[in-house]
Amino acid sequence: MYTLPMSTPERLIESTRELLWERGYVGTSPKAIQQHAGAGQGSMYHHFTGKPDLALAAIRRTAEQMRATAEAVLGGTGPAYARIEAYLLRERDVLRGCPVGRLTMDPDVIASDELRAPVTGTLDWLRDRLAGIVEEGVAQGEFTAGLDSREIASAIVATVQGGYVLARSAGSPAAFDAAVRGLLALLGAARSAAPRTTTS
Amino acid sequence: MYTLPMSTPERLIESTRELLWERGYVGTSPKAIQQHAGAGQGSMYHHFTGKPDLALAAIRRTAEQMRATAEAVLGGTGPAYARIEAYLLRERDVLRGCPVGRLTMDPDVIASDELRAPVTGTLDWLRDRLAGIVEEGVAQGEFTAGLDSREIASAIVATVQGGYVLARSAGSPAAFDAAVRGLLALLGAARSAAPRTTTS
DNA sequence: GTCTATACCCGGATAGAC
DNA sequence: GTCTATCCGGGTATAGAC
Repeated sequence: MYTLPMSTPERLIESTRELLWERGYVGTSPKAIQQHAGAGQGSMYHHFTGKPDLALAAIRRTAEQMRATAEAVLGGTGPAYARIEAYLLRERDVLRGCPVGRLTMDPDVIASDELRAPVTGTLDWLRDRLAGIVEEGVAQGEFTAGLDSREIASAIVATVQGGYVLARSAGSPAAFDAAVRGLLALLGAARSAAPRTTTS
Repeated sequence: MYTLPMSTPERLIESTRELLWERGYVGTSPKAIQQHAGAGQGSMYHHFTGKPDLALAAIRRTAEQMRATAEAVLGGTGPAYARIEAYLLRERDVLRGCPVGRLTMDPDVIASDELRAPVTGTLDWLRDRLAGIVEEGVAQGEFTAGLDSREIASAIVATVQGGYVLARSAGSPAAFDAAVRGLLALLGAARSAAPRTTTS
């Protein structure tokens, strides 16, 4: 597979995304970014005003990509449980953690409204997207009535984010999988005994 | 409330715990620790060999304390669901995140076997402790048979860890609470219709 | 035990040449 | 657009005086 050569700003952004994912904001230096991107000092400061500027571009792109990836799985047409299951079981680079979620532990990111915004926006969007699906499931009689869809969605997102923590702690993706399977089992218990069949 | 004056090593460890919690390992410098502890450069290097040594002492103590705090709630005598609920609803400094879990996102901590060990140990212990309680609940007929207690326990721990992520993202403890309530609702759905009454 | 001095490289950025 | 020079403070530690 041939990859298009990238422009310097492009390489800088991609390098920043990589490093932010691996080392976080405080752990990522301009120098490291330049070396990873094969760009010089002056080059970087020509295209970006500084580290926060570059980080903002990187974070925005990562956030956008995460939405697209999630939507690709959540936008299906099956029953609610199946779509949630597909989301939870989708392939992930588990040991690297969530490139968006990990930023919440970065004090400098949390302290900056600009840097935090894409993080908050993405996680909020994901929760709301899942809540809509749960809501559908309840409306279709697939899940027991009375479930608070927003709270269930929060639990789903939290399980994923926490699954990364467990996996990195254990040094194994299996820890993530265990948490996901546990959640799916509980979600299964919340399915109605007699789901209304889908219309059409 | 009068607090005992602390020895210098003691103050250094406590300061390191504070800073590690707030800024992580990469974001915490020896100089910052010294200033926070009111100790000089030489003083710190007299009592500890360097930053990793001090961090190890701090992390071990934090891990130990987290276990004690959890055990205080989990060691109760009520039904399984109630003990898990008590654990999930216990007071937390939600916006600060988990002082143990946050370390898993620190590349230097994960890269060091010594620093990672207390983190892994604590999270493993917690999951196993919860698994035992879930197991009990299943044995007592409180939860539906067939649940994998270890996976349920993993989901519980993950929800808590992920709840911190959501709360820090949203800038509000309410996001943590929502995830926890969602999980409790699902856990409630996994309770047997007719629990066997406790013996005695 | 604690202090000050010193060292050396890195972080983050600006200035100006090419 | 990119390069090199330069700046200043911080990170992490060692040496040796008190």
